[in-house]
Parts: sequence; structure tokens; C-alpha cells
Amino acid sequence: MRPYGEFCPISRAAELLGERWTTQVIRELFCGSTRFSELQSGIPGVPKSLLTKRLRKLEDADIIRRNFGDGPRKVTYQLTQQGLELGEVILALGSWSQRWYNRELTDDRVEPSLLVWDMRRRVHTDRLPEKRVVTQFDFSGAAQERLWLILERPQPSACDFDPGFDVDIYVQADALELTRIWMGLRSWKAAMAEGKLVLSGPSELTRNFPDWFQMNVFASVPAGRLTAPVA
Amino acid sequence: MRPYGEFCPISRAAELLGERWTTQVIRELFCGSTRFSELQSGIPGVPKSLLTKRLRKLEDADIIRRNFGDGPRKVTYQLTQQGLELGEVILALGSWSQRWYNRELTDDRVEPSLLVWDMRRRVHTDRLPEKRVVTQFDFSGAAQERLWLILERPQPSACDFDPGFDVDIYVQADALELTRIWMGLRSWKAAMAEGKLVLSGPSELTRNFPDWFQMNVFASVPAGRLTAPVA
DNA sequence: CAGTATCCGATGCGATACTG
DNA sequence: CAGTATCGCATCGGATACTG
Repeated sequence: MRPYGEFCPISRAAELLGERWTTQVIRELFCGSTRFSELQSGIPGVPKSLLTKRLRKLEDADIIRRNFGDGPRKVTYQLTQQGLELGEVILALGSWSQRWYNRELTDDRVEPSLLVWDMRRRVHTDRLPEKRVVTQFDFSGAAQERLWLILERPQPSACDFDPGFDVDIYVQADALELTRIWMGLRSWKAAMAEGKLVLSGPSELTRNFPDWFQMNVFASVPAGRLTAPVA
Repeated sequence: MRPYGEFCPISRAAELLGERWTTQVIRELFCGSTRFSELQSGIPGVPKSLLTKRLRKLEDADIIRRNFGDGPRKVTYQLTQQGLELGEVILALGSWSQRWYNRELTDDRVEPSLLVWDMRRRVHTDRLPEKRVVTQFDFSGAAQERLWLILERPQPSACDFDPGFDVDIYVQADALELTRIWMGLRSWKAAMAEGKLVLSGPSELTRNFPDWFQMNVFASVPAGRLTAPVA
């Protein structure tokens, strides 16, 4: 990106964050991803050549640190102190967006794989039953897809291929609708009452399913109200 | 910009702010500019076709409001409630940048016209002498330029051509050095002691000159310290 | 898995000219 | 002053192929 040539620190930061995918990289690291492959899962559509480029640039700026673990394929990334502080600002931007800007979700912003990936990292593992629960999502609507979530301790996992286990819970849902629930724009109850979300399986599992998750990090942000510009 | 296709509000906001000049437009409005021409002055280098385009987009998003005053050339822009809240986030981004990212100023980010423009709006008008003070800046260093600042009430003004008034104060300075002072990275005293900044004119004026300004909005942000990544 | 290297195309940008 | 319209070019991005 061509520099703005301004001394203003906002412009300088804009040169960094204005490059495609950069904010998402920081978001993903802030939300707990550490591996290259995790970043790819959390940022659907990013070409790996660009992901590499962004990671190098953030590293040069001391916003992230690359750790070379012992052995190959042990590289991990983490935010530095200043990276964490930048993450806070980006989170504030997300809260603003959730509050004012991104109230309406539409089909073209629904991404089932990202949804399940985000659900995976927001599982209350301590609330899960002892025995592993295999969940299969059958998404309807514009974004059709079949995905699986293996709910087990210590670490749940998501996959986009049949893991081979017997399925305990089937989630049939309009992808848009489940995304709305996930983002706090709708309740599980309402969606189920309207038949846009159907949970099948043993009732002692399906009954508790919604409580196993804490919603998306922005789900609790209240809506803003339309107001006249301040005088 | 091609949408990211993500439901995450951060990505949505990034689509908006990732477009060139958008953050600067919001910054300028947040700092008090209201007219198209003021925006142009405060955002050196922005083509007006793009400035128009960004303003329309921000208007569509209800982030700014365009007011059609009575008569032509009376259009003004102002941030809406949500625009102001976005401005706060962008200011936080600037503070992060000032604290961690933008510590080193270099010649290629010095812009004398922007410097004087920013000084203009940070004048303590109540501290000015009764009589108008005309200041002429003779910038040396990489960014050579001659500019004027008319210090008067109620509203000081800046210009890039000789206003024709008798000059009261001459400021001869390395543009980079004065920018550093302005951003809180250096003191008036030190610069003058090193001869990188020379004020000429009646001593009762030059003596008080530095006190007529409050520095740039980020000048008071303390530097961050280099630290190891948090464990 | 975690990258690197290369290349082509789209498009965002900036320059210029025009207007009420 | 405050825009609108047009247009060519550079560059960024994304796809693909290759690697240890």
C-alpha cells in the first residue's frame, strides 16, 4: 500500500490495517489461534501466500511473535504486548460494528465452516457430558453444507468431513438462522419454535446443547438506536 | 472492495475502513472539520473524486450526515451518533499507534501544510494577544515550504500564500523537528537549544508563542516499552 | 503442514477535464 | 467551491504450482 505520507499516527495505523486480511489475522490470534492452519480455518478465503506475507509484516512490526518450537511443523504465533493492545482496539471496532453497523445479517455473509469453527472455541468444556458427543450439522438455506463438531474434553474439534463416529446429535438449520443465534440477534427458542432449527437425538443431550456454548464474543453487545445527528 | 463474506462484525468494519482515506475522513470530521474544502486541507493528497465517493459511502452507512445549508456552497458534514462512536475507536487506534507503532518520525511522513493546518485548530485563542499575530514558517529540511498562520480571534487561519500582512513572528525550523515537537516526541526548548528551531520577532511574542498551542491530540500519549511477548 | 515463488487479471486509485 | 465524469495505469490480490 502506498504510504499516506502523514505524521498522524492514525494514518500510519491505517496503512497497516488497510491491507486485506490484516485485521482478521489479529482477531484470530486474539481469539486464541496459534497455528498457521488454525489461522486459515478462522479466516476463510485467505490465500496462504497472503497469510504468510501478513504474518511476516506483523512480525516485523513486533505485533506478533513467531515461535519455532522443537521439531518441524511446530511453529506458533502469538501476539506481543503491543499486539494484544491492538487486539483490544480491533475488538472495540467489532463492538462498534455489532452495535451500529452490522445489525443485519444476510446470506452472503454466512459461512458455515467459520460458524462451526467459532463454536468450537466457545464451548464450555466443563459443561459437557462425560462421554464424547458427536454433532452433525446439516445446513440448509443459501449456504448448504454438512459439518461435524466433536464435543469432548479437553479440546472439542471441528471437521468438514465425516469423522466416522456415530452421530449423537443432528442439527438441521438454516445457516443464516443459526448464525443469527450465534451473534445474539435471535434466540435458540424462537428459531426452534419457527422450525428453522431442529435438534435431533437423545433428549438429555439436545435439551442441554444450547447451554454448552457461550455465544460469539460480540453476541452480548446491545443494538444502537437510530438517532438524529448530535447538535 | 470485495467483501470478506464473514458474519464477524470486525470483518464488516474492515471492509469499510480498509478503503483508502476512509479513516482520515472520519478523523478530520472528529477533529472539527465540516466543509469539503476543510477535509481536503486536512487530508493532503486525497483526490476529490475519491473524497466525494467516501463521503457518500459514509453517508449511506449513517456514519456522517450531509447538511444542505441555505444557499449553494453551504454544504457541511458532521458525524452522527454512531459516527462519533466510530471516531472514538479510531482515536483509540491512533493512541495505540502513537504509543507503540509510530514512534519514529521520518522525513517522508512530514507534511508542512498538514502540520500548520493542525496547529491552526489547536490554538488557545484565549491566550492570544489582542492584536492579530502573523506568523511565517520557513521550513527547512527535506520538506521545504513557506506557510503562514494568522493568529487572531475568533478564528485563526492558515494559508499557503503570502497573506500580505506584515509578519510578526518568523519561525525557521526543520520541518521534521517541528513535527516531532508537535507530536510530543521532543520539546520546544531542546529544539531551540540545538538551533533546529529559531523564532524571530518581538520577544514578548516569541516568548509566549509555544504556549499558544495545545500540541497534537496524541502528543500526550506515553511511549510503550519493548517487552517480551506475554506468556 | 507450513510455507515460497511466480504470474496474470481485476479494480482501486489518482490524474485530468468538465460543471453549476 | 463542491462536486461529477472519464480513463489509463499500477498494484494488490488470488490462483496455481512447487518444496522441505
